[in-house]
Amino acid sequence: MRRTNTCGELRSKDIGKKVCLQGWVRFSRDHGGVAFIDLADRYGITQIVFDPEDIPDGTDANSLSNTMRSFTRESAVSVNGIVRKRVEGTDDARNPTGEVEVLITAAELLNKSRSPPFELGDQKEGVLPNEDTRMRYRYLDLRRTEVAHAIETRSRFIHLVRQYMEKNSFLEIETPILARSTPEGARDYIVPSRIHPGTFYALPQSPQLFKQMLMIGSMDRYYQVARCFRDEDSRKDRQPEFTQIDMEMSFVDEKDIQDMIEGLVAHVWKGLYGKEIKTPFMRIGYKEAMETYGSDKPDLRYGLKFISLTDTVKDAPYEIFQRIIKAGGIVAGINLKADTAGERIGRNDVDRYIGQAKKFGLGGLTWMRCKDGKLDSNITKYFTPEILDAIKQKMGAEEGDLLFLIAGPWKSTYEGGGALRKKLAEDLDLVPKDEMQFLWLVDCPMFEIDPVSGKHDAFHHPFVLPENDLNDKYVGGACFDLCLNGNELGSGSLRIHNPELQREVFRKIGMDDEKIEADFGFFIEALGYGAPPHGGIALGVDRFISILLGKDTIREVIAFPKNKKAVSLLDGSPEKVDDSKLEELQIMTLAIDGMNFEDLENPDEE
RNA sequence: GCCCUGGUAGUGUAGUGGCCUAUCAUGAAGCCCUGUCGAGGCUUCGACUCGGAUUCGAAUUCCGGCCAGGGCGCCA
Repeated sequence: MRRTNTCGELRSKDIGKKVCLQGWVRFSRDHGGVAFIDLADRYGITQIVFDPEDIPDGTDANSLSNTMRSFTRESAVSVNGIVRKRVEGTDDARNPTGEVEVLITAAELLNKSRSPPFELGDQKEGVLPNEDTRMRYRYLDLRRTEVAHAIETRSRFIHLVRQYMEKNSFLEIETPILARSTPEGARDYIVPSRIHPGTFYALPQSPQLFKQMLMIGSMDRYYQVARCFRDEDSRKDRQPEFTQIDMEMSFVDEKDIQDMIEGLVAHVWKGLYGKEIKTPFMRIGYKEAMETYGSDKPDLRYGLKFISLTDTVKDAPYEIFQRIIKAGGIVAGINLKADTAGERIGRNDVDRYIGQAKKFGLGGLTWMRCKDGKLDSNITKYFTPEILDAIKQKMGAEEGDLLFLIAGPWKSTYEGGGALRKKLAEDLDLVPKDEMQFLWLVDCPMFEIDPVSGKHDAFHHPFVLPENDLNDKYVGGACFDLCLNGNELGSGSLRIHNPELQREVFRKIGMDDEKIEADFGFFIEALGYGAPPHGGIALGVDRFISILLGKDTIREVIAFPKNKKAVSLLDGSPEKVDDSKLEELQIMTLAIDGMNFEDLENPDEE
């Protein structure tokens, strides 16, 4: 018996056909005479019927019904039969195959299933098992329509990307998984070398150096569906291993790269949804994004913008603001309009948000409510009527509006404000679910400078092309992030192609020449052989798909994800290996059962 | 490393000190049933994450561990 159709395929036009379906028994309903099986595969569900009043010639009804009785839930079975129209009035409009059913003539149990640990049918809300149970039995979870659909969408997405990249003359090139460990950045996953005991490869955090060397090697348009590895604690949008659409182009400027990505997103959109997407995407500068939305990946689907009040309140006799502004800090406000927000937040809620604000790293939270045409609050007595009026003007405050004011050092205050803005929008249900707001975050600084130590860190990474002299007070970087609905989807930049400039940037972030030579000497050397001007970007596939599908976590779009502690509940990795394997690698572990590494370091402590 | 939330039959849940030999649903096993579609009816089976403490008495309170999730740090 060979499968002739999938379980999602048969329609009225197939009535009368002899078919063979193979799939899994999702539900079965035996009425004591007539009996049904919902046969499922990843394409859909088809109803199989055994009808005592319609036994086709040559069918052994007895043995058939015995076989059907052995079909436990989720068993793999094969069914032969004839497609027929369902009895009048028993169509199932919810199911695309719901007008027909297969009148069974023969059946075979291909592989019996144990009783599944949870139910795989399309469930009503709230009956899904905990995620750890789903992950322990991920192969069963994958049979569920919702999960299967996510995995299918991901496949189509990747296919569309390849289609577009090929059309645009990109070469798909694989870069090494076993590579050199580089300093800075995330922690590496390391792999011991047997041939060279005591040495290690690192799994790539990204193919950054390799793709740049591909440009030097004349592969002027490269892309890869690249698996990347980072040994850092996970989050709902961060896994130890994840996938990026990694690309790099030579002889381009920033706009060339952005155009290419916009074209890619448009192509994918058309392919997935059959719709056009509006390009170019909006551009917003880093400074403006921070000062308006309190985020370097702002969610533009809702308002709640910050407005600077630093100048407005600089002369107010309110000591807290005075002190902050004198120290170079900022004051900014957010207007919660009466109709959508202000009137829904009571005095107790305000206190709750003041508590929240502290969790977000804000020193505090000042509030004012517009009442009888005036701003009113517990602190208005510290402000002159003129200044209160100026605040009201600047914030566009109208009757019933609630103002939240934040104050403090520029970065931490806007960041905290951004977290507060997000919380407010979620609490007040101001986030449209089906909207997709892409944007380019541009005009980023080259370095992040610690305000206390003055230490420079690369804002993106040290391969970004600086836009002006490294000794200038402010150095911009030719980098840009693609954001979607408050998430960073990808980060791109023009790269340094001048070896001396590359060296200088490394020095600027605190590396000495010896370290630079040891870690990046080979790369700087490569830049010295006519490296072309180049740049590129990497897009996070897992994040992209999970946002498109409205999933809360990227685990929903990864076939076999790891849990929060980087453990695969399915195969139990990571796990110890045999001592013989360690011996071969000349590795001893300090992690011994029942012994704490800390105790070894401090044997005298109790 | 830190903070927060949760952990009750296979699965989802109710239960905030005695009324718990723990609720309901689903499941599994068995029986009945000729048009269901998460079929239905009847019967049966099956659980308080672990350790310690408080108490006459703990699923329930407290402490610690383990497990899962969310967040901070971290993620150039």
